[in-house]
Amino acid sequence: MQSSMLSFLTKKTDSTSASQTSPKKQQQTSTTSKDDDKKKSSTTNNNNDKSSKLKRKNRDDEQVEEEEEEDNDIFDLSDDDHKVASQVSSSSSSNFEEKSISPPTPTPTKPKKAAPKKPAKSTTKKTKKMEEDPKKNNNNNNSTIPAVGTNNNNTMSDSQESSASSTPIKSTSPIKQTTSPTKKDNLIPTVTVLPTKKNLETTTSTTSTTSTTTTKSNDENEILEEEEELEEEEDEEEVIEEEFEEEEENEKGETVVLKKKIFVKKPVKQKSTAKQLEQELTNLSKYHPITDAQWKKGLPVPYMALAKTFELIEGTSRRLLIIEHLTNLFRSIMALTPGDLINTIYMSINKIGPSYGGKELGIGESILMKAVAESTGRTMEFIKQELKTVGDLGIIAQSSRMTQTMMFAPPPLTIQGVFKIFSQIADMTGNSSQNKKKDLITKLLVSCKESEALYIIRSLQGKLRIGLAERSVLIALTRAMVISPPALIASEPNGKLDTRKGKTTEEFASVIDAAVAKVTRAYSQLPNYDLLVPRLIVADGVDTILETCRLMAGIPVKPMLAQPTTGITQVLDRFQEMEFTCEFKYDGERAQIHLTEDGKISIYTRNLEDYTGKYPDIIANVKRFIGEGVTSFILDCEAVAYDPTNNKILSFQILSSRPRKGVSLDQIKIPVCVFAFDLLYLNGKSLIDEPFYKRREVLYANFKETPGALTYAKHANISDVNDIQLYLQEAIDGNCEGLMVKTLKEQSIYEPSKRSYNWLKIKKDYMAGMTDSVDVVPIGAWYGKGKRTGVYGAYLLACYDDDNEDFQTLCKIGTGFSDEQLKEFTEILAPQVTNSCKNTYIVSDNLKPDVWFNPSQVWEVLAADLSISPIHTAAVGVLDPNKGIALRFPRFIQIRKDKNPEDATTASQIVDMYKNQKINSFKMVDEDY
DNA sequence: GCTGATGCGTC
DNA sequence: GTCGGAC
DNA sequence: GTCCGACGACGCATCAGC
Repeated sequence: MQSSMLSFLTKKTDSTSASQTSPKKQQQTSTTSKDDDKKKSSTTNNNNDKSSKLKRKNRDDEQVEEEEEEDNDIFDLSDDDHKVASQVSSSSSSNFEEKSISPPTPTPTKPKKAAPKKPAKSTTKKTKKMEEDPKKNNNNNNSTIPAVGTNNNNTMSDSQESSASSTPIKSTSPIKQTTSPTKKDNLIPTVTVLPTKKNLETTTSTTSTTSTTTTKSNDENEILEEEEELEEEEDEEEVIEEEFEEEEENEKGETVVLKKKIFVKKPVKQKSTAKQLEQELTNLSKYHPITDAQWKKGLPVPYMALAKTFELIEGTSRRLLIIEHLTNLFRSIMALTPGDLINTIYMSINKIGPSYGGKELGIGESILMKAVAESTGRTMEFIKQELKTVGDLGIIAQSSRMTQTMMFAPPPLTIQGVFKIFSQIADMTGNSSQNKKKDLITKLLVSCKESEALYIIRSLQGKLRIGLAERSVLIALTRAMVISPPALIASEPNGKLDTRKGKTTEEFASVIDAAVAKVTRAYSQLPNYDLLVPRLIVADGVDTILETCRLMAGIPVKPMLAQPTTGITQVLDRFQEMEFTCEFKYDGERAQIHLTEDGKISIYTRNLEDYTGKYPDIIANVKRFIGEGVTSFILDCEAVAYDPTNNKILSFQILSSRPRKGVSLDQIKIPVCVFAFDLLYLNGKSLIDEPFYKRREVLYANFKETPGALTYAKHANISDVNDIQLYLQEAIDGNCEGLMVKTLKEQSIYEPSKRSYNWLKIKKDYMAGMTDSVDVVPIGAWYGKGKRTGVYGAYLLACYDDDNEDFQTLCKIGTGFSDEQLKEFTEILAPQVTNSCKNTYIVSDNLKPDVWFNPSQVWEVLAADLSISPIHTAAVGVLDPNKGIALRFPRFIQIRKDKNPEDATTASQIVDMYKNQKINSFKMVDEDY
């Protein structure tokens, strides 16, 4: 069976198809590479791949419409509505305050998040605008919270500059650029690009750093901004401020004046010494959950309390401080308003329910921009422009809030209220639902004070971006439970509510560590806060959590993941002295298949989404592949597109073209075979505490390999470097991505809570010399967001078609750059900025970079595979009349200073590389995979 | 009803 | 998915 | 080693807009 065999050497290359083999280039990180011979002939092979198609987005202009609408009564919410997601059999649910948990029933609830984007209709009413934006203010709350940090968030602007020189080409391009002469001292060159339909002019002026400016537009408000000064010593922030006005004509011919001021600030998080850190932690430990809280017992937790906590968290990068700030908030909530705890947890991790509930916000950047525009009285145009320099819609929302007084000041937002609105948004569907969502958000924003708008917008975007994610939230929750346990709150409501007193730091640390281990483990088995929290908040909740939150079929488990590895020696290094096994890594979709005692089958993805409806074929196959006596199980496997007649594994791109919802058996065109590699639960018993070799034995004993339905992941228990190298090649020849390496005995428990990445993966593109890289030309770029604000965050890359002498798009790239390179490249490329797409650039209409460049550089880029692309244009028409070729998982390796743009990898070389991917060839694969 | 834009999930 | 940065 | 957040290609699902 295995037919193809390998040619491998350490280096690789096999070129099945002929195109050419050639020297490979690339070397990974080490910069040494550079032989010049890399050059053009870089084709080589890849193995697997996928093909597919797609689409893109683009942004354009729009305007705001103005109108008002109905009002809802949304803002008074007070109920919380979580539903329970699944049934849990367990019993201990407690009640905490009255609401909350309800008993289980089998289906999941909902979760979700948001995303951006979307345009609106607009009526032509263009408003004139003006504006300015303030920076943020940091506030520290006067409040009770001791110590702390700082805050600052903010922004910056971008850079670039004008290159007046270039020749504009297409008139269609909306973007114009202007030069901004002034830059402040040390700054990055900035360019402001303003889109306008017609012409505009801009003037720039600079002002001092701390100033307040007000501008007004013709019909509107004024805003003022406050400044903060920064005092941090370590590195001071650079602040650049720039103001300019521009005029533009709108469709109606009215002139619109835009005045803007931009501050470019490099945010500097508080950097403290170990001693300062300790001091801050000490201060934080003095926090009293009741007297230091910002609200009174029994009242709903104000959203402001959360926003303040987020500010504190965002102000530091110290994980210990981040956790402590959140811990203190949780302690207050437990003492004062325990019913709000779950909502607060969800807000902290930016979800609206468990993943497997399937709830989504359906909100994107465009709806959010419209909502921000409406709530602040600005045009969409302005918001878009601002986004390019500020890099954070939340900051725009906060800094440009309408100051105009309202007849009735809206009541303060509560966490419950905000959560409920998110939930309503997620539930909206159907005709004009987007408009309704936008209106809801607009109303919400109008009620915001201070930083509330910032965090609400970011929540709706699905990215809080404050350095806090689920792992830290779990730790904070555990700490809160241990420091101020519910029992203590009940018995000594007027006490210190702090179990740390009287214990040494070390003693307390060991208590916490043990508790965190339990809670995180419980959560990975029962990843649902609606179920976990009630079990935690009772007396001895933490101690008994592993008994009350058991693994059970029907509820997804956090899956074990794998860490990338740069070579076989690294594997040996990490697993030295331990027995391990190598498994093929199949290129499909992770599938966790559950069968409950009542016969119900469900399938979850790697992120715990419920994909049961996508795989009726797998469900139908279950009875074929389970052994006798199997009544319930949780099987961990990979679902792979499979051609049963030829016993051939199909590409991921083919798999992903299957419909995803409500699929019926008879409409399935692309069969799927399951490649099983682990078993977590069988017939009512958890296996996750068993070592891997045992779990595998049980798997083999209870599940039968069934052609086209279930196959065991191919594996070999080998440990010799050469054997592994051979096996890797075999996996690649078998259309797999590479190998997974797992310990068999020691440290082989299925325990994602401890180490999510306890498995290792080896892919050929991780290993120097095994995959060819490509040399391509940056022809455009997008402004970065978040921590990339102020530099380009992504570039558009093109290969060279030497027949037509033009540049064809191959992919975008946004990873592999160091912070320094990001900065360097935006500076270096500034002089190459041109007004519009050059006519030698073949680019899809759906791909519109914020700026275009003259071809000037060549970058070496690495990728795992090539795919047929619906938007990229490399070699369009060669393999498909309307589609080009793109790179899968592209990342930047280094600049090729020795090459000119015309020396870039050619379109025909790209075609050869695509053809060399085995999975695209027609050769048959043996059936023993 | 159709199409394109865009959200949201997979990798 | 990949990657770099901070811890 | 761990955690977090920048960013990639794709393709179905959904909804606005015609």
